[in-house]
Amino acid sequence: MVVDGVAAGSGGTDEAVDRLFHALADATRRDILHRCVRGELSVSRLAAAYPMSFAAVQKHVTVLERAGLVTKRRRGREQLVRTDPDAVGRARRALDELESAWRARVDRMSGLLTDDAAGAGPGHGTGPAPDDARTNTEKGPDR
Amino acid sequence: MVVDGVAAGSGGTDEAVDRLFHALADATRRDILHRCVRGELSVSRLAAAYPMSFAAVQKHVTVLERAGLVTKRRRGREQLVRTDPDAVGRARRALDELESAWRARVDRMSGLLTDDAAGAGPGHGTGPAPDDARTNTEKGPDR
DNA sequence: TCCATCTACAACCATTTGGTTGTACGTTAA
DNA sequence: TTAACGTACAACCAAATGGTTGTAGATGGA
Repeated sequence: MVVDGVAAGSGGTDEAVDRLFHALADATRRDILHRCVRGELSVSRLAAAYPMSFAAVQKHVTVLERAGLVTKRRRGREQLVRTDPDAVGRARRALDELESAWRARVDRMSGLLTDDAAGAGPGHGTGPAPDDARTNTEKGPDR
Repeated sequence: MVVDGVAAGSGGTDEAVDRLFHALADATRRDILHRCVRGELSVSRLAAAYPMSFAAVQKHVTVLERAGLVTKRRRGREQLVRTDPDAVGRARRALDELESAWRARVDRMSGLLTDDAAGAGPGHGTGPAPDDARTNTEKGPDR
């Protein structure tokens, strides 16, 4: 489970989410996504637009593809790249989950402790944290 | 930090967006975000929950902090970590931008070039792409 | 056929990452 | 005061990244 099961649920596997955000964490790749949202482009045409080698762009496209953000389709000797709109939604969902968790917390404590929430809890209680270390058992060493 | 301004439309500077997504691209860090959304936690308490050293967790928190996803606040000898809900929204906005670009394209091309448009002409031209390399002149080499 | 394109992929490199240990310093509790 | 706790940070490492060049396989056009 992974506590984040939830998380997992939304965007996919933990690893899938890793790949998704990792792919988005590079300006060149984000730019490729933008260009290929407007229409399909061959890899070489894309490559011509950046100050780097064809091979480098090819690798970026591979990263995007493994993350499920783009799909490739062959047309003759070219490979046309297109952004998959659904994937963008998938990434959003992973974030929405975080946001909703936050909202839930706000709900629950709408009046309780003010700023020092922490103070209260842990105190020794320590309740909160105790942790669930379990949870991570598996997620930790992911990379 | 970050957010200084302006910059690229969505979530801030290109680099800020890089840091944002990079920070989200690791299951351990996402888990930290989840835990700190529920309430503040000290770094050592967080560390106790993962199968790695305190220093490693400390580094993860630093990455999250530089991305603007969490804030730290001192309480005595502890450093309490808390997820910043606004940051999540910022990340969402970056994605929304992509999605809206996609939507716009669908609008505009309700029937125009499909796949072969390009084929036809000189190949290239065609609508989609000529690369207008509009500007990207330099977004590429960011890292 | 011959040649120019577009891709795919391997090999190599410099820099970053994610982790570890070890040390130093401020704070809290005995 | 002294000891324990929580944090900060430096030094070091293996592996992953982002790039480069070079070679080779398909495909399309002259």
